[in-house]
Amino acid sequence: MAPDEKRSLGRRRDKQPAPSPVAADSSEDELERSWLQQLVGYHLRMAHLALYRDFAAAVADYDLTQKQLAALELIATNPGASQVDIAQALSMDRATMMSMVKRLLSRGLIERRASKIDRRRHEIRLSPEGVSTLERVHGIIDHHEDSFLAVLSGEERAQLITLLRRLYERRSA
Amino acid sequence: MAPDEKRSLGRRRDKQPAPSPVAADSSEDELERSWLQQLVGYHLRMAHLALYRDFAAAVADYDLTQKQLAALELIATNPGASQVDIAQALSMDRATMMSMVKRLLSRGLIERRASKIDRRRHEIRLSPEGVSTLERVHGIIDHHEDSFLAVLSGEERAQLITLLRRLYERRSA
DNA sequence: ATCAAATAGTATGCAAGACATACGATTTTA
DNA sequence: TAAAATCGTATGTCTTGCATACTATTTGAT
Repeated sequence: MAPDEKRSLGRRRDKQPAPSPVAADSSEDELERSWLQQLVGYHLRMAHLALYRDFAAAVADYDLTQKQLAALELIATNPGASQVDIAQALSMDRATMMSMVKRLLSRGLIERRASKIDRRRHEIRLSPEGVSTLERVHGIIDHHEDSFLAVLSGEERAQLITLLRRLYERRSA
Repeated sequence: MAPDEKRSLGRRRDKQPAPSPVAADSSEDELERSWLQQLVGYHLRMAHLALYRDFAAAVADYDLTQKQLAALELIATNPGASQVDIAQALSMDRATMMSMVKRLLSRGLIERRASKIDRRRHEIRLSPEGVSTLERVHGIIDHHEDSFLAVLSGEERAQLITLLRRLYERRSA
């Protein structure tokens, strides 16, 4: 077999936050992480990472990142929006948006043309290929979400979304 | 300011009769994002990004990332653990861990020495400077978490953590 | 006991995202 | 009309994530 086999996202057993200093042994694969456990940021990062890996595997054939998908989706539902419109909606800065736009353009997923009313702006929209790609990806993502979220009930899922939204929306009003 | 003619906001899509409770608050410069709104992945990413920015600002003086802090914390509570031990606990691969270890070493936050029982391993532990740094950072992070999570009650916070953990723990073999 | 497989650390290289800074073209507004 | 704000753009840096591959060491199966 290949010496370097990765993709082993599943070797974690359930564990109680039992305080047991593991010391310099570490033959067990469970480490003590007491303080971290109470940080929402820690769990948020771990959960996002896990979900993102699942996401990436699901859309591997299309080579899309979460961010790119979000951008494409926003562009699809808001044809003619400018780069900053999309960037703001996704909380990313112009520079980061720029590199993504270039990438998406070079892959032929989006098109761009100068706005007639404001010549500073470039209106972005999906290319025909972008449209069909997005269409196919929708089904894949829906399935990925369903399977990844299977451990939660519909109600819990909705609750999770509500809690997450409260964390990043607001801070404005 | 920006009288900018909002490009068509609520353009209807063919699919999805839209019973979605989504556009409840979309007012002025809001872009339509119907489909995205139902994806946990989307909200997870947005929430994590928002929290991470707050985190980064909070520890700006110490120049630490979430991941680095988690690693340091794990090293602190599990002195003598090897690189892979830490890597596995944080779901990162050896190569990524390697670059982080090098960074942390060059900053003098951790120390390393060969294991006597298994000469392939290098035991990692905090340096005195790492200890004092971590000590000071703890307070800062606690405060950052408290203020960022202020929009949630204690119970909601606990619930959020529970839900997140269920998303990434399990998946055991 | 021996040889093959697994493990730990290491080195490279690449893609992406995030952020900072700066500049030109084009509005907006004061 | 001049100053300020916007938008797109270009650079460059840092961190993470991941693939590959190589060495040294330990383990395990025969």
